[in-house]
Amino acid sequence: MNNVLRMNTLRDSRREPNRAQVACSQCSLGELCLPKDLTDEEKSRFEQIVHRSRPIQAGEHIFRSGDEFKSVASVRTGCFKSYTIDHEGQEQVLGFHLPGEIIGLDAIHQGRHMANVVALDTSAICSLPFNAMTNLARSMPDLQNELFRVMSQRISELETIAGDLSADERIALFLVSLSGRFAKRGYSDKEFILAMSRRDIASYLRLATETVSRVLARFQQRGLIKVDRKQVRILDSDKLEAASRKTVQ
Amino acid sequence: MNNVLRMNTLRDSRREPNRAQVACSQCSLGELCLPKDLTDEEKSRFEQIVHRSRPIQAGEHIFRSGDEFKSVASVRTGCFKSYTIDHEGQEQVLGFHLPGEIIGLDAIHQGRHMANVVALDTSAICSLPFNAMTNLARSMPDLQNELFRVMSQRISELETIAGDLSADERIALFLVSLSGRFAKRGYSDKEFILAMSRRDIASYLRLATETVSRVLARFQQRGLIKVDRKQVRILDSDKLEAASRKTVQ
DNA sequence: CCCGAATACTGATCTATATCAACTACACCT
DNA sequence: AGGTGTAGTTGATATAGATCAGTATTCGGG
Repeated sequence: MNNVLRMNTLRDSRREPNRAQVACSQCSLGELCLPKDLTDEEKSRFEQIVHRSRPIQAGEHIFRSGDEFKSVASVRTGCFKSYTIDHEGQEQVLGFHLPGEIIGLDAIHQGRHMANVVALDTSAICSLPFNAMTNLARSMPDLQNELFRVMSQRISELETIAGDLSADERIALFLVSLSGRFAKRGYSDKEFILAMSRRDIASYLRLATETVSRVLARFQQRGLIKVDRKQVRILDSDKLEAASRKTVQ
Repeated sequence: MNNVLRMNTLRDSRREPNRAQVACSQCSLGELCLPKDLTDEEKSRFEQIVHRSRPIQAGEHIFRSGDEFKSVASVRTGCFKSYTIDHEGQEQVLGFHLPGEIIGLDAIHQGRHMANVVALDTSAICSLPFNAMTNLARSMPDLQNELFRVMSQRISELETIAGDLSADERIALFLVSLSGRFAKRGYSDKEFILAMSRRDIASYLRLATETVSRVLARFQQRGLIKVDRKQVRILDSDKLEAASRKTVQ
């Protein structure tokens, strides 16, 4: 198992000389990451357990299935995907993770990471040691609440994609969700880059890559979006949102 | 919205005269419910926030979509299903809940219950006010851990059923999972009653009811199980488990 | 105990999407 | 610049499972 790169990542982050850079109060993520509603004093206590990593290359893993669960990761920049390998050796994409999102919460109950997590872009994370964080949460109600909130949100997200949706609904929903997440991060909600391949999208949505191509082409013909390779422009967000819901006849 | 029964339920539970009955230390669920690893003193503090409900009839709701989120529920006896209504007005079953399982954790981040939860059998629950519980958790590391663990487990469960599985795999997986959960509760893992209808199973597994019937019939022909209406006997758990995994060719 | 309404099962089609098969276009290497 | 590999698109066909239709069984109420 190729743990070398990751171990280096963690080691380097601990060596990072200028811890000041980690200051959550200065972080460009602002309120997106965990330390929401904390006082300055609380943020500073939080910062002391955070390890900021050096840049992570596209293709580099930050967790591997089977790894001992010690930390979760908060995305600083870039994009990650998490996936498992099924019994046919096929990748199953479980989610994509944008800046401010927390990765690895599904590992708590087993004490091991079941998913692999890989960078799709040059990225950076903060590593949050879970025990230290839950200890801290006990004296910081807002941090505790935030942890519960984040986990609850992931449960809802999964309840949606586990739902019984058509290919059109799945892809429309995927685009609408990405658009909203970009908006929250201060990027355009109308025009963005898909960091992931068609194959990754297909796997995440439980479709064939060909189906993803075809539906995107159809949405373009219908004037809902403009697609050029990884670049997507949303032309009619109302109709796109309508397409993400079951057609009522 | 038919909130009357539920409101009565909660009110009655608060009136319950013999609080001693609630004693978690005496509860037949033992270690299945949340108060795992708590000291007797901690259990007694926990008991003070728990409301035990009077029996709940099959068909009675304990949560409705849109309800304000105040409490989660721990199943004492019986069986519940949670579901949403999609845009075509169709029920989408999200899960089944056996004794010791915690219901309502997906409501945290919205502050409202998005799912409806209904008893499939004559059932009973303990109602756990969430704020009081998280307050308590701050002075009880084991309780806090347990809450995180339960949420993490639900995330994993959903990652599985969101996966891209055939009808056979889904149904085999469903039976294997139920069998394991019954075993944990001290019931037979080889012979049990399906509290839910074929229609509920189908909705949960995103299949047509006809497909559920056919796959169950096929499993019976292959000698994996014996089905008689709601009664299921597992005849070959190895083969059933094999069927729950993707066929490697 | 009988009757009507659910609920479940079985067979016959239909269809959405997977799979198979080219083909294209860009990306990366030398 | 040319060549090779990978990702994406497009068309033709196959198929798992949905839908439709009809029958059987169970259950609840008088």
